[in-house]
Amino acid sequence: MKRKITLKQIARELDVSISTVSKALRNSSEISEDTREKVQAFAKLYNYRPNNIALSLKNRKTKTIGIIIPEIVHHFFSKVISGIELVANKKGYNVIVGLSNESFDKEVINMEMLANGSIDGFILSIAKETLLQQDYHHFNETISQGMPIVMFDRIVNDIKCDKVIVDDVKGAKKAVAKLIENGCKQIAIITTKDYVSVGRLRTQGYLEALEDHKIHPKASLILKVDDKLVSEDYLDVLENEIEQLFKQNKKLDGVFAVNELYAITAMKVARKFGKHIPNDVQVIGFTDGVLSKHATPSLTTVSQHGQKIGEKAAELLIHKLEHEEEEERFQTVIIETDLIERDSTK
Amino acid sequence: MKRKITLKQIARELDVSISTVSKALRNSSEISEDTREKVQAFAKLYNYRPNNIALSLKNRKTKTIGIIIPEIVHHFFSKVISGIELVANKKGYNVIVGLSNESFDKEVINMEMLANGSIDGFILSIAKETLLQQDYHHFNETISQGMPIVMFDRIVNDIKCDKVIVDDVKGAKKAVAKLIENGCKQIAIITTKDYVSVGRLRTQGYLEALEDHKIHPKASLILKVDDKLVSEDYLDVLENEIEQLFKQNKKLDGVFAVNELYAITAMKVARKFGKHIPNDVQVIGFTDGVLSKHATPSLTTVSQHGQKIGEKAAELLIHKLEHEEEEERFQTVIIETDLIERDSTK
DNA sequence: ATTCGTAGCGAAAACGTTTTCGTGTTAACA
DNA sequence: TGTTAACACGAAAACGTTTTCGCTACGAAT
Repeated sequence: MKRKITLKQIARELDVSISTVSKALRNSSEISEDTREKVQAFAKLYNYRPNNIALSLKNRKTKTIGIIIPEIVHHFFSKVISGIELVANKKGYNVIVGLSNESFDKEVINMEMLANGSIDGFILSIAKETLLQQDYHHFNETISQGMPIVMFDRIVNDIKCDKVIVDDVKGAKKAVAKLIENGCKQIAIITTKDYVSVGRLRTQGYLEALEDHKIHPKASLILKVDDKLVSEDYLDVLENEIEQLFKQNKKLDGVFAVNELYAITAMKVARKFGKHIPNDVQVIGFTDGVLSKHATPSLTTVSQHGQKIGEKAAELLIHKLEHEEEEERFQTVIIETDLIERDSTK
Repeated sequence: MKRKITLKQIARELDVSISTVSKALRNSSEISEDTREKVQAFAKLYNYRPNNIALSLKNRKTKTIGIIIPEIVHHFFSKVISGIELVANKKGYNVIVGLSNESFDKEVINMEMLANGSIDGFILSIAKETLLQQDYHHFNETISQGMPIVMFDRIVNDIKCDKVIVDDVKGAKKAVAKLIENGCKQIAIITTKDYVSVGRLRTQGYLEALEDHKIHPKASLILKVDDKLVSEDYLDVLENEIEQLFKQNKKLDGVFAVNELYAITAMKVARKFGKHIPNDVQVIGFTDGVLSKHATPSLTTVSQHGQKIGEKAAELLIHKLEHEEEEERFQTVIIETDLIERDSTK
């Protein structure tokens, strides 16, 4: 077991100083060609690589990005990571991920763990619990220590950082408009409680689309699911609530769901009630993941381009890291959604 | 913007030496109660946190684990990460992830990027391209530099490291035995080319199950899909091949697929041929992900417990990191699979 | 012969810690 | 009074780099 070789060891072996070795390896003109070649040959032979930690300490840059997300077993989030990793890697950065599990405490702990020098900046999406408690001191403290943050998807507006979001309102509006154009008269929305910003915004889009087409919203058509519960029978509860929705609205002929799971569950329930999709009921979901693609019938969805969101977030962060001299101004980038039409709509 | 405070700054402010501050904060008995309290109060006020990078350099430990996986947008892998993160975090470790995208070069580059001091050890699953080329020098080099590796799922045997695998043979065997017990006479397997070890092993399990029940394997019932192609029409190609399978075997009444996608595609094709599931054809998949759970009908699968694999891998690695004095011996832990029965079997 | 410039290299500081090994002061003891 | 022990603290090294500055020696210029 040969430990990694250091400058000091090379210096000792070749009987020169550490500075000489360092300079020789970086092709400094201070060093004679003789010495340079000698050092470089030796370094190559022993496969010398500068120690990253030492470099980080010296440069006070780690070339590492910290990602904090609520969960990783989730198509959207892993797509985002994928995008971040892509551009980060291209620019010589590593990514280190922390999971909050939707918990405020874990979010705080994770951030503290990383903020002490391990990383240069954060890319994150806020935990539900944090959104609920509306306690954002950890973000503000991190920022005030000079560590930039980029938020995506689940954001809160009055924090001084760049943000990458999807136009939830517009995306939802597009989807619901599609349903209306396809002839749906009674369109339900299955959404989350309002404290989840994306749920709230998509609901808003739903309402706006109705309004645009002079349709009066009906309270019984709006189902706000409480997704705080992560219990085992969560799925049953969900299914039950959706069944109620169908029972209360016999003439339901369109469903807009704010995520994949709600959408396919709605399809399942519809089938249970003997409705054919898309002939009797048309369904559109939000977030284009594996489920939508491979469901039967395949699901028409609003794609939010998770990969692109990740790429953009990484670009914003790295730009900020490498142009600290620029005056501070923060942008909110909106990634356009696309409606991907499949077989759950006509 | 107040930069993070350091020992040196505290020392200067309180007019004591750096060592005194350090000791005071670590409650050394060398320091008088007076000074200790003074220092701790000051440190708390300014929210002092030791700089991780400096600690890493000093201790030559980063308390960080490097993960290299082929892709992250994949239920199994994200489950594994989830498990790793869980136990890593509990033990004060961070995780830093690199994606190989199934490419040999990216795998090598990623490992080199992390091996220079950024992490203490690796947990990884080998890229397909690497398995194909059978070039494992980067693993061996890393190990010979004293950096432990734990491999999971896609492993290669003759590398000196701990391994966590699923009993692919046994899992497959269980599944196929189930089909046989359920009355299937003509059982097909949809698998990958043999260089992917998990595909090979699951095929082996399939054959063993048949043999156990005195059933002669038929070549036409074995479909080895080439999943090197990641093209856009990959799905179509897959579907086509499976259609051929059904056409060539009119009396096909059972399908064992080595992953979710193959399984639900098989269900799709079966439906297309007018076969009812599970009455006419029963299907079992491998890897219990979202697709299986939410497919219609829901899919009976062999669950490989990705989370548990991750947890075990992390435990092995951390143990090795924290007990370097122990004699070197490497274990291969086998995580048992479970057959999760759902609606695609009788 | 003296000054100057320059090529080639080394010493040392700095990044932020921890830890070992002094060192000075005071109190206790012979 | 002189010795010792305990106490409280500081200096410095070390982790592995990069970089600034200084030094030496030698050839060229005056």
